[in-house]
Amino acid sequence: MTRESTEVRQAQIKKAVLKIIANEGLHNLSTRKLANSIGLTEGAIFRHFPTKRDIIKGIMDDVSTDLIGALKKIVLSLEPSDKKLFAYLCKNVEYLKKNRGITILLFSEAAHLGDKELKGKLNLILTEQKIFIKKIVEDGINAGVWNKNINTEDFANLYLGIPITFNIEMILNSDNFVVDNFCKKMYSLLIKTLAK
Amino acid sequence: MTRESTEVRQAQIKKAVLKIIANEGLHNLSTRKLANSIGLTEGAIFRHFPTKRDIIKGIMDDVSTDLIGALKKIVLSLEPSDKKLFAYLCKNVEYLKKNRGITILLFSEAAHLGDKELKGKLNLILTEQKIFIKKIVEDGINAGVWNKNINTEDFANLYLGIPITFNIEMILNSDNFVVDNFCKKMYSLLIKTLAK
DNA sequence: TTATTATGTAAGTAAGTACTTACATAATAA
DNA sequence: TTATTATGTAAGTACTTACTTACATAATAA
Repeated sequence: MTRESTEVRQAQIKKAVLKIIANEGLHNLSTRKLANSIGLTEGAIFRHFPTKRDIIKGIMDDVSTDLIGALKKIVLSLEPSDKKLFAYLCKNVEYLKKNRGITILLFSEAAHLGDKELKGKLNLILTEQKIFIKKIVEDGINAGVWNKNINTEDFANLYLGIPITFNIEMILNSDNFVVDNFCKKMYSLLIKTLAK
Repeated sequence: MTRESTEVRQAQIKKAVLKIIANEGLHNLSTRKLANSIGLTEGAIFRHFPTKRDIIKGIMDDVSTDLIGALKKIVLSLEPSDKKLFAYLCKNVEYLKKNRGITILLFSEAAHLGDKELKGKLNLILTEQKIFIKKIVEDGINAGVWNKNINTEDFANLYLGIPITFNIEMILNSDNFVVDNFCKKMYSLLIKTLAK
C-alpha cells in the first residue's frame, strides 16, 4: 500500500464513512468494512483516529464548519430579507441532498442518545440554525418587510421542520424529491406566515 | 418466576423496549438488558418473539393502530375544519410526548435503513399522516374556509415537519417543551398559510 | 549513509450480540 | 391421578465488534 499522511487518510476515512452510511445504512458501518472500503487494514484506521467515535466527531465538526459556514454567509449578505430566506432554505436543502450520509448520521445520534458530546454537537448545529433564521426574520421585520408580531422563535421551529422532513422523505423515498421545486414550494408557504 | 401467557409477556416486552429506548437510548437495547428489565431470562424472550426484529415490528404495528387510529377519529369527526386541524396537531404532538421511545425507534429505523419491512412500515405511517392532513385541508377548502389555491401536498409536507421537529427538540432538550403551548403556536402559524 | 519517524500489516483479544438447546415445572385437560 | 402443554431457566453457541500488539518498511532528516 502506498503511504499517505494522516491528514489525507483522515479525510479519506471520513468520506468513506459517509459513503457507507448513505449506501448501506448505518448498521453496516463497522471498522472492518470501513477499512476494506479504503483498502487499508483496521489497524491503519486506528493509527489515524483514536476511536471510531472520534471519526464521527470529526464529521460533525465538518458539518459545523461547512454547512453553518455557508449559511452564515447568506445570513450576513446584503440581499433583501425575502431573497435571503429563500437562498437560505435552498442552500440548506441542497446541502442535505448532497450529503445524505451526514444527516442520517445526525439522526442516528439523536436516536441513539449514546454520547453526550455528540449530542451536544448536534444540539449546537440546530441551535445555530435557529439563531440564523431568527436573525433573518428580525432583519426583515426591522426593514418593514414582514409583520412585526411574528414570534421569531416559533417561526424558527416551523422552519426547522422543513429540512428535517426533506431529509426523512429523502431517506425513505431515495431520490424522488427535487431540491429546486421543494424549496420553492416550501418558501411560498413560509412567507405567508410572515406577511403583514 | 410466576408464569404469564404469551400475550401478557409480549405486551410487557414491547413496553420494556420503549422504556429502555426512552431512558437509556437505543444503543442500550440488547436482548440481555431487555430480559433483565422484565425479570426474565433471554430464553424466555425468545419464547414469546421469534426474533428481536419481530418485537420492533410489533411495536410499529401498535403505532399504526394507536396513533393512526386516534388521528383518524379526528379526521372523520364533524368539527369545523380549523378546529379539526388544531385537534389533529395537538393529538399528534401529545402522542409523541407520551411515547418518546416509539419515535426514537422510528428515527433510528430511518437512520439505519437496515430492514426493508420496517422501512415500509415507517413509510406507511408517514404516508397515512399526509393523507389525513390533505383530507382535512381539502374539506376546509370545499367548505369555503380556506384558500382554494393551496397545494395540499405541500402543506402536508410543511405540517409533517412540526411533529418531527418537536420530536428532535424533545430528544435533545428532554422536557423543555410544553405540548399545549407548542401546538397552539404552530397552529397559529399554520393557518396563515391556509388563509384566503 | 545512517538513524529516526510515520505509516502500514497480520494476527490477535476481550466483550458483546442475537439466538439455541436441554431440561424443569407450573397450569391445565383427560 | 396422569398426561400434555405452555412457560420458564442455565448454559452455551457462533459471530461480530471496536480496538491492540508486535513487527515491517517507506519516507525523511542528520
